[in-house]
Amino acid sequence: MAETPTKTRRLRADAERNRVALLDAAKAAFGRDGASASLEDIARTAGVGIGTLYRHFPTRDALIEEVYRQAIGQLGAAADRLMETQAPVDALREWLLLFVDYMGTKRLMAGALNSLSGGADRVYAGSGDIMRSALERLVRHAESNGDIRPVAEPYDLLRAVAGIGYVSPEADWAPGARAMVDVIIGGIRQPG
Amino acid sequence: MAETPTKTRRLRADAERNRVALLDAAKAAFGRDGASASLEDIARTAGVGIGTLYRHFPTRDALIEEVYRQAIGQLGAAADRLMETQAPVDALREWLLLFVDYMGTKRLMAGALNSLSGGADRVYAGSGDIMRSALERLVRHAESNGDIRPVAEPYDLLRAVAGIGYVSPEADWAPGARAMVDVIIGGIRQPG
DNA sequence: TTATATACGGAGGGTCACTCCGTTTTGCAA
DNA sequence: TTGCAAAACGGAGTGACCCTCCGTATATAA
Repeated sequence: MAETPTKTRRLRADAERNRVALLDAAKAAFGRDGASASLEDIARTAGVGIGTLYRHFPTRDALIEEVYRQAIGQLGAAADRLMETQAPVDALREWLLLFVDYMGTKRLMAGALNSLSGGADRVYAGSGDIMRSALERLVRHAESNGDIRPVAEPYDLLRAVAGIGYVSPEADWAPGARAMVDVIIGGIRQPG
Repeated sequence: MAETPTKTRRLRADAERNRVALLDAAKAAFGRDGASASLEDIARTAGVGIGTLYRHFPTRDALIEEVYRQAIGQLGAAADRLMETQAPVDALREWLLLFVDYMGTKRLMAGALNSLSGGADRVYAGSGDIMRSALERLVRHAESNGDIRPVAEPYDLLRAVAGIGYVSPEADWAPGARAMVDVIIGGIRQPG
């Protein structure tokens, strides 16, 4: 029996740097140009050769998938960070604004995600849970602090914000969604 | 005041032929390869030069849009044709099967449609009405003929079929959707 | 310091999008 | 029928892009 290396060997330092640079560049490029952004451009922006991009992410889908996964992860992590550094209600507000940005990413990448071989659900799976639980924590924290009135179903807040993005045909939906965040916060904030 | 030619000048015979050939080829190509099908390949299949394709459809989006619009129109027209040539309940069944095909088209083109400049809603607008009314006619026709039990909300039939397509992650969803058509027909058929 | 596994970069070959313009076809008027 | 201008055609050409391959460079462990 061969040993199964459960822990993937650590990347060499330069490889790790390049990987991060590629993901940063890819996130920006996909956000700007949608899922068909030029990979050569992404490599150029990241300051690496095209060969390096392909070694890290053998297919366009692999790169898209990882960008998406990272966005979800960051959204989850941001919830904890915000709760430590901000007043509870501000943390909730900031996080909802981050969620608007995330929607922009997802919206632009939706086409590509849906055509991933093996189906998009593999990628989407779990993302809902991460967001649900992040939001739950933020809301409960603000509730127990007396900053906001009790919220029966926190996920509805997300739906209200997301609705703007999904319903609006126009490209310039984000300002409306951001405004909605403040409407919501105003609506649940505890007076006094 | 210049005269506004409300009626667009009729296409020359050869232009009309080529236009039809291009749309046929495009429908097949998008169905096979998704929205990123090669335009040069479409032109080749249609037996025309690439220049001709671009004259008729200046952008990829314009071509996609027209293919989609035509699919909707054909679905509406098919309802009338089927009602004249088939027993009412068979007409309904056939039409639902056509709808499954249509879903395949839309599914593959969704990515492209969503990134159309100006928003996809401009294209989607009205398509719902066409399908709703086609289905309504088919159902009422079969009802008044005593072939099926009364159906409170015909659109639910479409939802049931469409659900299979939208929920399934796997590529091979169509057989399931087709099977669902017969389940539904069996469910509403009037015994005797 | 040295050896070597690991990673890098970009030239190269092929596809594709889109433009431009000389050639061909069509349909109308004489 | 014939002549002719408008309409339409087609494909070579340019540039961007995708992806592979392999010689070169570098990080790390001994």
